[in-house]
Amino acid sequence: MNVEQVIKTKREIPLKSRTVIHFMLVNNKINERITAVLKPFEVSLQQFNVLRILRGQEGKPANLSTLNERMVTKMSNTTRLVYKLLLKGYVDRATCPSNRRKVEITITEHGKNALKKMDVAMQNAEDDILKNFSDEELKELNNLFNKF
Amino acid sequence: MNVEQVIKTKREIPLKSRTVIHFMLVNNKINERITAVLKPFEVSLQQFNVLRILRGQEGKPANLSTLNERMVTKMSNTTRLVYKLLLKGYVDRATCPSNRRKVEITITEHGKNALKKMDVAMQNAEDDILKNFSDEELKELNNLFNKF
DNA sequence: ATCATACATTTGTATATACAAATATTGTAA
DNA sequence: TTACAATATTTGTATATACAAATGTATGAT
Repeated sequence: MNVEQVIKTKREIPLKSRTVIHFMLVNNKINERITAVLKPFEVSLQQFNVLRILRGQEGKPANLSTLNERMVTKMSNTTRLVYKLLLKGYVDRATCPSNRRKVEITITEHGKNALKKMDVAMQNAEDDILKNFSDEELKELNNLFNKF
Repeated sequence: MNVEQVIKTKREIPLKSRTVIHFMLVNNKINERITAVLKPFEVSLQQFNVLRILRGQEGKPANLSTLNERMVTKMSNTTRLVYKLLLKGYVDRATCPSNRRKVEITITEHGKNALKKMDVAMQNAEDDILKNFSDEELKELNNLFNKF
């Protein structure tokens, strides 16, 4: 992927600007791929993340602020996100008996089953996205990401 | 930035998944920063990109499909995006005389002036985002990005 | 000239996201 | 106990984005 070619400019782009643009182009590519993978399951990437967090709870319910904390991308509207998952039958919701301000969210069996299928699809996508990288290069990339 | 710490998991994440998640975390950070920079100008990143493309045209008008081609992130709705810029007085719009299907978009003086200020702010943000990178590391990062 | 097709943009609709304000509940200090 | 602040969630509103269908215009074949 050549940056100058993709954005169709003849000018030379300063290294830092080029890096940021390059980053965004890669981001688009990854997003497109992942959105496509999740599309058949009718969940967004955010919803997928929430399902993964809930599974990680191993039965223990999570409330909305916990979910929000652990989400890769924070977004102010966990209520509505969880509501979408509720409509699909992927999660259950109940007010916390000890503190009625909180709501307890748990993943349902139906949600777990769907998530298993999503995992397979997602892993294929990850393998494909990163197919040109050696393990060494992946580590190098992770190290560089640490500098951000 | 430690991935496991940010998403608060004790599990070890497979290298490929970790890379994708790490990428997204960096993406959030960059996006937040850039959104904040553009906020005072009341333009989105996309709108900023369109303004830059128009300036690159050096007076020559661009039509919507050209803009769409050159945008870093493609989005199906260039009409409305340009309309927002029109409302702010940053661009002019006219139907192409030789082919009335097309519309010709040009950046206004007001748009150019605003863009100059945005450029300064954006460059500061880029410098800050990449402050921990040496030139060598930036080149390395760009090389790795080529593998996506 | 007429028709079908391709092209360029616009519009409608649904969903996603960001941000602020509103609501409900709890804990605490006077 | 009342009043106040802190916490947790919900709701309202505006904007962004994705996708499909509709509109208007041009082109080429017959």
